[in-house]
Amino acid sequence: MIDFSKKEEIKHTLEEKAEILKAIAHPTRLCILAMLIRDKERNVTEIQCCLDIPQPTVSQHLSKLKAAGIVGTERSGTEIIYRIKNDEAKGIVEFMLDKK
Amino acid sequence: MIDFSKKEEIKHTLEEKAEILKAIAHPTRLCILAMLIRDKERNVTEIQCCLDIPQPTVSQHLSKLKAAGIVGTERSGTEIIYRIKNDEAKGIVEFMLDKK
DNA sequence: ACATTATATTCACATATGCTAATATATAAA
DNA sequence: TTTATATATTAGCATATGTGAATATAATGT
Repeated sequence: MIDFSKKEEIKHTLEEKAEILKAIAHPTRLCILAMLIRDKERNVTEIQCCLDIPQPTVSQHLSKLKAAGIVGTERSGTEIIYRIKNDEAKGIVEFMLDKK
Repeated sequence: MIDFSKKEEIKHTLEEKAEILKAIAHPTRLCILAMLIRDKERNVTEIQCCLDIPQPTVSQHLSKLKAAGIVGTERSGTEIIYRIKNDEAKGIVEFMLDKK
């Protein structure tokens, strides 16, 4: 668990963990991550279909996930393919959504 | 995992899960929850000692956790004792902090 | 070169969040 | 009843977040 004796060291860790959680903590982004867990990879259009929200909004959520290091991208022609690249984040989403 | 065929039903679930994650996603609140996992219960003063932040700020973080149903309280004299009451939230924090 | 398709970026705006300082409430003790 | 201790609430402010609309970029095919 956590060693409360070294305050400053731990502070940084907590900030990092909180950043990851913040990036995940949105219904749209949770949904995106659930899709990427199920299908391994998806391009933006495929992601957008499932979501019923405008493309720029999807794109902004995706870049938030990318900025947090949770997903990675690869270009394939005109498409950009997204994949989960952070196992810790993946674990949280699996943990959250597996139950019920 | 998730059944993408029933959109509206799932939407509500995702919103609930996101609410829990949002409540957890702050370094101070992560720290509070880590303490409550280690010690089972703590009053506000005990929590504040470990945090080096003003009492009202602690109190606000605690009420955010309480509003999200993550912790519960019990009065004992002048003190208010906090405990984790949501196992899902507890699981996430354990998952996040156990590693490394 | 031009049109098309896929994706990203910018802007404007409303709402939410986090913090500090000040104040309020509740219980207990003198 | 006053005082002290523990905790909560409010107000003000700065910053962050989420969204939609419009626009921009990048790659492909004609």
